[in-house]
Amino acid sequence: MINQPSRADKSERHRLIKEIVASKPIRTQGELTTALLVRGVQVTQGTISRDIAEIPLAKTRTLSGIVYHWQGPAQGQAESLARALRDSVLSMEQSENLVVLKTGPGMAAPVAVALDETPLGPKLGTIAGDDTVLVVAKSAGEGGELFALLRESLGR
Amino acid sequence: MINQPSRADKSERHRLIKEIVASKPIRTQGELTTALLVRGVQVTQGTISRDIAEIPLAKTRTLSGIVYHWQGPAQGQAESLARALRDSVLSMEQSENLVVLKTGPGMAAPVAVALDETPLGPKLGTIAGDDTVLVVAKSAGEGGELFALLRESLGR
DNA sequence: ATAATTCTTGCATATTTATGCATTCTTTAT
DNA sequence: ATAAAGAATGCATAAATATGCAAGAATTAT
Repeated sequence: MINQPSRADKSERHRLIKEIVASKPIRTQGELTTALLVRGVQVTQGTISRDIAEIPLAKTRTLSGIVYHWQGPAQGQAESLARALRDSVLSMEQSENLVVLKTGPGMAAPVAVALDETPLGPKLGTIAGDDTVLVVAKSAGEGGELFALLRESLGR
Repeated sequence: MINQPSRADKSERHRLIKEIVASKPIRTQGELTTALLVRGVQVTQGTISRDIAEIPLAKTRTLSGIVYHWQGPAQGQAESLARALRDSVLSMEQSENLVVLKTGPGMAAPVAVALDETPLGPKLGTIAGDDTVLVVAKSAGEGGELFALLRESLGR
């Protein structure tokens, strides 16, 4: 690599990015690169692209046109689901097109909400009881995929 | 313009797009183009790009990678039932005494509220998850009536 | 009916975004 | 301390997206 500057904190840059997109309409990653430069942070567009995926930022049309924006942790689906699973799921099993999650008492509902909020290909829907969440896949085969996805997200 | 095909309803295509992105991870507009083609709707990527801005769809990272998704209209107040159905319901199915409505993420609750506020003969009650509303009819036969009623209100 | 206007969309292409690879810095293991 | 493994980022470029333009179709006005 040619230039390996200050190695300034990535998370600080991420924070700055959220601040910038909240303060004015940013339409392209180039604009964001410039805005960061103005604030003394120099990185390339490629890095911005990775930042946007990590934060994550969404790009959608608003009154200001098509802009980037951050919707807060609630929309940070990947993180949110992972946390919900890690925090609340005690065990996970699969049978055909069903994945059964066992949680502590009363914890099933929030886990189901997190699941509902996350687009997962093989997922058809979820039903929550008190300490059990049933995730229904589109087919038995996809039940396997779903199980693998969730297991990976759970990290064990 | 060289080719001006079927001129199929744009709003119908938009509805289809919402349904598709809710059902599986769509990473690119090319994928969406293909998914539409499979369902008999042929348009070019450029049109998809415009559709995405109009709906609007957002693109952000989830567990499934960077995908498109729909957030739905701002959580509305007392919408009329017809409006709630039109705005938020992606699909509607019946099984015995149950009618199952699929909505965009987070949109189930307001739809259920609108249903609860509307007197419908065969309706016993409703339960809402995050993107699913279950409407319970008094009997299987009345499930059919209820389905017909809702479908009519939905306008399709 | 005819004309004028608006709406949609394909096409081609400019713009924008994502990513493989290489390099440097950082952290962890031996 | 040295080696090994991991993280972050620039660079170059492939991949994906947005858009100006032209033209067909639908709608509205005359």
